[in-house]
Amino acid sequence: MGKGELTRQNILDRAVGLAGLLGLDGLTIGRLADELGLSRSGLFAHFRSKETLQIQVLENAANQFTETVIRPSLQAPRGLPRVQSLFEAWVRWFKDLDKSGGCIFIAAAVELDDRPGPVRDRLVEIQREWFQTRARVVRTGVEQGHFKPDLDCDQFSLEMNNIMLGFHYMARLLDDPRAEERARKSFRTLIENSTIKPKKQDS
Amino acid sequence: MGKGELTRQNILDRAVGLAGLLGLDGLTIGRLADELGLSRSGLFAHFRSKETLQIQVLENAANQFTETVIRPSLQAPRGLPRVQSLFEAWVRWFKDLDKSGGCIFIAAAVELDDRPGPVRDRLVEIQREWFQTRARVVRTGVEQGHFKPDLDCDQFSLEMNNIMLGFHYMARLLDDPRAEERARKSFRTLIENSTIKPKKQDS
DNA sequence: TGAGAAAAAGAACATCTGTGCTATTCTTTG
DNA sequence: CAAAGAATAGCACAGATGTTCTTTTTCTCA
Repeated sequence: MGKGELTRQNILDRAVGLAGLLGLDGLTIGRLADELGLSRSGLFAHFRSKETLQIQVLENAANQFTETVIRPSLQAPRGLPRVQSLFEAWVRWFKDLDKSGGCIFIAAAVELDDRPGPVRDRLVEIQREWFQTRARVVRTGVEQGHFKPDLDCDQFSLEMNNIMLGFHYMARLLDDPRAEERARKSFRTLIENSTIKPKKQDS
Repeated sequence: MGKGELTRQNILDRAVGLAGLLGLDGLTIGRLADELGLSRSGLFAHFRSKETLQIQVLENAANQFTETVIRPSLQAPRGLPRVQSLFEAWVRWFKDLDKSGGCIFIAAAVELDDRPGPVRDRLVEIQREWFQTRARVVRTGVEQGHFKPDLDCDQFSLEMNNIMLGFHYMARLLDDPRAEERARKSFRTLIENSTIKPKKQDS
């Protein structure tokens, strides 16, 4: 592997952080070059347009996400534990990102909402996959008998997403120190509503 | 009221839409002037910096929100109906905005996450107020006996926010036609978990 | 070590940004 | 209707943007 590929990876790593902070549009070539001690044109040569840079940044972020959130969680026992593990890893992802600017996917989601093109397309694809991965893990939990047999797994997947969106919003914009605690409470309720009810136990 | 105030209002109205589409930063003075048939300098003279323009845009959006979402809902009977009315009006707000770019508050929330300054400060204030308004309405519902007496009203307010964030995300980025239906389902569950349980009824 | 290729830098481009200053047009009011 | 003041346009600025082309430096491999 030549040196080009190496610095390209370097660039992308830094770019993911910057895009979380400033968005995929706010991520500017000059700024990125400065932070890496490169010239604008030198950096630019690696990607031949800003658009392909943006796409590769997304790609890189997706890989990081798979590696640090999804893959490790899939080693937990299937069913409820795996769902919980996914949640925990996801929370950790946000907390790590919190120091260096927000989550690039959330930033991009809002930014590309209404801007058609290949960058948006790629983002949508990534998000759809992640959505389905969650739903699949939950479905396995149903088959394992951990969750109610008639559970709407897509809805569950979506509720997880809602919780994380709210967590991000509350922790980063409102600076609420209870954000994590509240996200956990939401998740606990979600689990309680979805698992098989134990025999009723009066207090 | 002079003519200046009038066109200023005109500018702000258009600017709110554009900011929802492009963000508060993407909202550029040249673009805004073009769309209104003004000159950049002519428009600029109304606000004396981009920053005060952004703040006034936020202010204007907050007024619109209060007028079309909050105020009408407060006329519903207090308690559960008022909470539901708030939810309905909020959904409608999103659906109306969907045609002309997304919700400016969500766009700004993600954008200003990490950019300190008066614009961010104002946004946070607006969002905190709205958060508390919801919580207050729910608290009244508790006093009315509609909700469980030990309900965590702040948490309820936050759950509503989560649902709306997810709705926006799902409808706009993923283009999922079931977004609204799913948001309603989430809300129904939230209500069921929070209201006084009816005597248990086996199916 | 030296030839050829790869990577990076430099300079220039057209365009856009926010903003200031000056001139012109329009409104209001006496 | 005319004078005063407010609202808008025109022009210029310094800086940043993505991108292209040319030159220089650095790496790779025989």
